Amino acid sequence: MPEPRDSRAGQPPTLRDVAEHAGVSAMTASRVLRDDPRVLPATRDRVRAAATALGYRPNQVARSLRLGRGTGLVGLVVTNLANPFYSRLALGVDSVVVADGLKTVIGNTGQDLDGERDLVADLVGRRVDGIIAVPAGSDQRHLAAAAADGVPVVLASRPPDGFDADCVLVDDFGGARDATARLLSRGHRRVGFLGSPPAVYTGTERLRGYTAALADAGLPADTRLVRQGQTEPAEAERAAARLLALPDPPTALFCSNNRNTIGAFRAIRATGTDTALAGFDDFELADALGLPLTLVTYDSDELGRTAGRLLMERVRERRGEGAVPDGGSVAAHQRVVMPTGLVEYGR
Amino acid sequence: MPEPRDSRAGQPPTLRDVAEHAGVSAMTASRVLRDDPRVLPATRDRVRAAATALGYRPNQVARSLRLGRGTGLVGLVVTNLANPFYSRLALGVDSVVVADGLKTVIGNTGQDLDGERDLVADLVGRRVDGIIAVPAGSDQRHLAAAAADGVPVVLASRPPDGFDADCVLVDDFGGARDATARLLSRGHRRVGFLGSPPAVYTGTERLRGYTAALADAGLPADTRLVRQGQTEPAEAERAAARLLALPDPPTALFCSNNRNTIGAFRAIRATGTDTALAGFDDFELADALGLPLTLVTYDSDELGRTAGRLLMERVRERRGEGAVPDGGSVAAHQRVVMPTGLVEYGR
DNA sequence: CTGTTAGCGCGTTCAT
DNA sequence: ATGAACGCGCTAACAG
Repeated sequence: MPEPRDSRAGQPPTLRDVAEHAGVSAMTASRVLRDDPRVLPATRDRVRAAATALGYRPNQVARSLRLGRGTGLVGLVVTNLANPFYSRLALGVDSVVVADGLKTVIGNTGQDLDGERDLVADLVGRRVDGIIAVPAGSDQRHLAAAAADGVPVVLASRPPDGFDADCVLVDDFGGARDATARLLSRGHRRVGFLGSPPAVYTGTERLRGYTAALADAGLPADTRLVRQGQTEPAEAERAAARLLALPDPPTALFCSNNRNTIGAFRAIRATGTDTALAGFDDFELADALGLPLTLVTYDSDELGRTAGRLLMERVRERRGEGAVPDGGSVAAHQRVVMPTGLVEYGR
Repeated sequence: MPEPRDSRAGQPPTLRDVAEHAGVSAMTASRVLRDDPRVLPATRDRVRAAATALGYRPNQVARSLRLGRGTGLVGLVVTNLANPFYSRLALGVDSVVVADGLKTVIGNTGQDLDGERDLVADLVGRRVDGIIAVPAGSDQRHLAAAAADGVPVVLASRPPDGFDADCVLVDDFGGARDATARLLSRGHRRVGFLGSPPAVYTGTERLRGYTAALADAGLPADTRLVRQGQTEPAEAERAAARLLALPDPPTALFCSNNRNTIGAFRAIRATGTDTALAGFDDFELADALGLPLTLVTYDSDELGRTAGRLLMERVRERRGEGAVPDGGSVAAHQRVVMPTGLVEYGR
């Protein structure tokens, strides 16, 4: 396999190298490589031959700069790619985005709020075509700033706060209420709650759903049974264990996400009680745990795909914009809500 | 929140806008924004003020083009981000790469070989600083081409084939042999094998380990007990079910990856046999399946981090290269092998 | 310390 | 059908 290089060694060939090699001007080479029809077939073939001979790859950086558009990149801002929820989201986003010839840049913040701010600024500086974010905290000013800079922003599983943007949400409230109601319909009267820190939108929304179900059943909310703040299964397991060790322990638990459900499962199995368990998010092997389990499900791939589609709409919109006088948004921002369902495992 | 814009509406401000606003030349503004000390403190402050006033963000695209270096992006080529193995790899890579100020572009190929080729070409065209890949098939010519173009390439969990590159491997052979030997030490004499398609390096390497363990025990390899080609748990479950339905079924199964282990687990549970199970890759909830399970483990985060580190070494190396006469590699390519361990669950 | 010139690789505009 | 000139936004090299 000969390594073809005409020009300076080590440097990738440029359009000019191709042009010289083919005995034409850079302009003609450019036309050929972008399939401009106004080129003589003969020269076209010569240029193509030169390009393959040199192993020419158009420099997309230069192209982006010249075209003035974005870089064909979409920034995806999440807290933890190792959480299956986020990796599926990423996959869904990427599948849509790739279909339009773009690529996804991942930004994993690991819950670091400052890091998230820097990350978004960096993505804007990189001239991404758009940003899809699941903000970690409640402060969204960095996203508002990006949007103000003209970068399309789509939020996933959290609504925009303090600015306007498209978003895809899950029916957090309804799903949590339904799951809790299911527990109550089985006779449980003391139902505990385990969830993420209060700053997380989905967590509080799901707590609201849980509380609403209790209220519907005429039950008071017992704050001693509510534990917020667990992000990882190990923390959730400890929190659940403490609930189960209460003098008057709950007979059922509702968890606001898969991390907490898994932790609660471990605690229940460890203590050997027959506490009923329900949670938000389906997860692999949930059916194989040997415990009855009620889960709130939704199409998490579709969540990502929808986010991707919403973003691509805006991206296309921006590309088409010739000279909008005031720069106002062309179409109203959308808010898509994904429905949830309940599934019963292990019974 | 006033939206500051001095120049043409809608267009983000450029360095020149900042310079004009501060009453200096573009060059001086550039110096200030890159913390070049050779600027009068007074003007420095003026320029900084102008930059914040206009909401200026340096255009990294233009910067990359000018500097001639890469774009500060690392391409990550994998087949399926939804597989926890790959999402952890991605996380490990990203954590290292981010520490050097770069970002990760994900390329999810979904087993599509042509797609992988196009993807790599696209990444090269985008002028990524390097590529980390887990190639889907056995043909690596597209990666060889990228490497020949001067883009550092690191392979993860597969060795380079047909060209030279750094790589991080798992001790596939040893891990598989140890796990199979463990099954044999418990008296099993008919051990089945479930694994990925033969084109996948890790699959065949782990098959070799399995076969070696059998040979060490003086057992022949019974090809009827070997099923390759399953990529997803559902396929693996069917393949396992067929093995268990054999007139003389295996009393134990060894699976070459987590997808196959999960499928086999389901088949065993469904048929109700007490077939012993071992597999490569640890996975969440493996301890909670209520079945004895032997797994080959390794530090999958460290795998990603190592890949990232190997790549960053090359990237730094390339940046430092002034004018190497022949463009030969500066340091020999490395091959790091991650050790494996065995873990027993559910007994 | 600051400004001018030049050009990274490409594509648009206007000639030819 | 082809080419020359110019500029996208930024910065290295050289003035002054």
